[in-house]
Amino acid sequence: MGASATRQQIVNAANRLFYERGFEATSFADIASDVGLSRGNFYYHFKTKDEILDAVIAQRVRDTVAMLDAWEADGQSPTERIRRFIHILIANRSKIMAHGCPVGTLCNELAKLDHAAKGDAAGLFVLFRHWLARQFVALGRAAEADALALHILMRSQGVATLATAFRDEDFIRREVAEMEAWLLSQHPAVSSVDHQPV
Amino acid sequence: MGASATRQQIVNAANRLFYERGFEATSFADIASDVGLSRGNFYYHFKTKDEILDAVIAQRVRDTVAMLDAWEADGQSPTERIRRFIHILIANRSKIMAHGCPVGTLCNELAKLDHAAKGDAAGLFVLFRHWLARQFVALGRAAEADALALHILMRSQGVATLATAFRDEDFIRREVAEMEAWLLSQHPAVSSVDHQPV
DNA sequence: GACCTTCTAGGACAATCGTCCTAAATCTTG
DNA sequence: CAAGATTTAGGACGATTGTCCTAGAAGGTC
Repeated sequence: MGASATRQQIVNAANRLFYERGFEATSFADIASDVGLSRGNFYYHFKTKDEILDAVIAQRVRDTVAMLDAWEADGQSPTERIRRFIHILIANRSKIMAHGCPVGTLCNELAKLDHAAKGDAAGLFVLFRHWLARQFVALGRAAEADALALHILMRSQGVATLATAFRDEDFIRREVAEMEAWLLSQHPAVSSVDHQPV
Repeated sequence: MGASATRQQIVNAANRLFYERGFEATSFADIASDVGLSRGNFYYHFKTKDEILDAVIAQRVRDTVAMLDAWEADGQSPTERIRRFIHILIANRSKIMAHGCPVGTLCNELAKLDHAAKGDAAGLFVLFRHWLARQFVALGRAAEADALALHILMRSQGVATLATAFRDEDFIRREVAEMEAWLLSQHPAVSSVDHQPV
């Protein structure tokens, strides 16, 4: 088997295990046995554990960019795109209730470890932040676009954390519905005041 | 020194280290050297690491109950009490930006480890959930009290996670202001419709 | 078939992990 | 002060950690 294929298998296994068990709690041996390699052979592909972490983060960046790019090229409205982002919470609800948000939990763990890659992990949030902000700009909310993007991200993270703690699927659906309602109220041309009964 | 005093010192040190570095990343040796004890002497006070974790969670429960009880006996309005909860984000902003929310990050880590105490850690969230719900009941929102309590908790957790990732104090203050505005809009007797220009 | 690069298995390495034992120091009580 | 219970220090234990080396298997090229 080519080295690059094996390397990709290692990154995939590490990606999954770092998410499910955490970075610190996942050992070389765990990844090796998952891929079906000898523990020592690891050294040929990755010299240190931090190197694997860097590769995992880089992989997640590629995956995230590809997903967001695809969403931006689908011809939908910005509102529909943001709604699609929000619905990640429902699409991934089982994994989220078991292991939290892959981005948020990794950032938290690396922050506690004061790890050198904590900034790279936060870069995943930046991808979503900029993508969301672009959608709000397209909605005519250029001035507040970044703040609105952070607001959506914030709510997603909060829902993920509480969903993990309480394992409550109804809670996820309820908060997603509220986020959608909030999103629709963010159209500047059609302010909520216009819809109030007078 | 009495055993109970030493035990308390150990719990205090473990409490701080579990928060700052995480449970898994904190070793017996770390706690022992922090307290100034020999590593082996630990065994006299705590037989296992899980026993220390249980004691730390129990300590946090006591501290949280005491804080919430004091807030409920201060003669303030329910709205003012909820505002006080929200302002934890600002009061503890430095620690939150460095290590996240003590409750949320512990629940996340224990969920990933599938640790036996993950339910006990989530119990800390329950304390806040019930306390907040009581305040909303007092505001005349009995029917939605629990959902509103979860909503506030959710936003707090989201703010904490993003504040850690971006280390952005302005973001915290902005979202806290939005939470306060949301809170004031939750008075049923004074609905926002009444304040709309007609 | 010989050769050279690529890849692998297995284990050694020191350090650290959580756990546990024992002997001595310290404190309390008579 | 003597006796007994409580608390301590120090280190041993097997397992596991991340890291690293080396001998050989596998694969493609002349």
